[in-house]
Amino acid sequence: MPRVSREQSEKHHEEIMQASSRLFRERGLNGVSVAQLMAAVGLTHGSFYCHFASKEALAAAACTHAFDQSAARWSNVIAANDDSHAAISSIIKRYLAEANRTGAGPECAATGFAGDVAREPADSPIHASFAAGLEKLISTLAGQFAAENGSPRREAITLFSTLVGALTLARATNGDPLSEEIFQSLKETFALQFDAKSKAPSRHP
Amino acid sequence: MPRVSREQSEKHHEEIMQASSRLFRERGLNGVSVAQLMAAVGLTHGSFYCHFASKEALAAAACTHAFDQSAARWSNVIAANDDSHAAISSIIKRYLAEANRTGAGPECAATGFAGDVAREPADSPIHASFAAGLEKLISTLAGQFAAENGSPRREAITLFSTLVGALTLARATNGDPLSEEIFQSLKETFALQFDAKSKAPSRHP
DNA sequence: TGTACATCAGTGAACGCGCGTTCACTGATGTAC
DNA sequence: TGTACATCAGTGAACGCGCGTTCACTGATGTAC
Repeated sequence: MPRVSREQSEKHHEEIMQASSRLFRERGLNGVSVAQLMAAVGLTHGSFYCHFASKEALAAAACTHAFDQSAARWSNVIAANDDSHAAISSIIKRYLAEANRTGAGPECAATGFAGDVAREPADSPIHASFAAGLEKLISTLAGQFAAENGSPRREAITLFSTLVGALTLARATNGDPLSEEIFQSLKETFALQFDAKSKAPSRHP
Repeated sequence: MPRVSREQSEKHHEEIMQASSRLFRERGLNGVSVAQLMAAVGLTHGSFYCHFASKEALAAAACTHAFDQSAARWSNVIAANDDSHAAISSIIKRYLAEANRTGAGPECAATGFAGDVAREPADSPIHASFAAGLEKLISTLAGQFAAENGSPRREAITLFSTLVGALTLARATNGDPLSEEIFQSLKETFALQFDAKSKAPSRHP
């Protein structure tokens, strides 16, 4: 069926971005072909170029899309919690969920794209997408740290680095006992950190 | 020149492993072809199969090789330091070095292989190589943490996750100011942690 | 030690395959009157 | 509102290319006598 309605076409455009955002994270930029991508939304490969100039252009758009979704999810979590302490705690808990480790859930935009982005040519548009997306996540997270106990950005970057590293290592060792141990260790470390913090601020209410 | 001496052949075998260990980390498993790999050691692609059964088999061997090198480097650092505190501090400093962030130096085996390993089919031999290599690094690091202040393995896993996450994110944003900020933030965080620790143990000598 | 011969590391052409991208074509959609 | 026609989203064959792997061949190395 050639020539669908403009509305239908825009829906296809959205579906391609949604599917690629997920598939690129799951299998990597080189792990999904244009034909597979289009088949995932029920179209043939030829019409891909009606929607995007190149696979590289789609990759950049998909990366932005993935970070936008992550940031929106965090914002929802933050809005649903009464205070910053609970919000951070909730974000950590969700990040270290079992589905995230085994790959059952939607993968973090940062861990899903980081490896490929670092290896793309320097002039690839995905670099800017990734940096802008990561900046958004970090500043969202930094907004939940109090300035009195040091730099909120520094604390946000440290926390997120730890989460990203743990997820990266746990996914690479999925199937080995070490994978579960990594997540378990991080949960304990964060529990100890929060115990210490929930006592300290009570002296400066 | 067909048929070289056994000694020469073994040297080639070693060179292929050395080159692939470095190139796979730099460009990813799919970013280096067998032909490029063999050209890097001055041979043509055909003789690759005199040395390894398949590219997949080489990838597993190269992964093990990369972790062995990392572990050996850590062991040297540990041996060169008087106490565990200084050894950990030195490992962190070396990990957060500028050359590591920009890709000038030899990349960490864990960050270099993690992304690809997570996406390889479940039956690929590289999974076992990666898990065994990571286990070796973690137990080496855990040996430097004192048992009195909690689980050494938990502390080692937490520390290494943080380093891996920071390097992964910094390399993906290389060229953007955020990349340097990530490394700078982590250095500050570790400096604060070590200040706190070097005071605490003095009460329990 | 010298000779005859088997071995096998390395060569380079060739294989089937899947990739990203192009393009002539189709026919329903959208527009102009 | 109805009609004529331009537009363009989607199709599927085709392109050049590089990939991992195979294989007949070469000739120095290693071995047996």
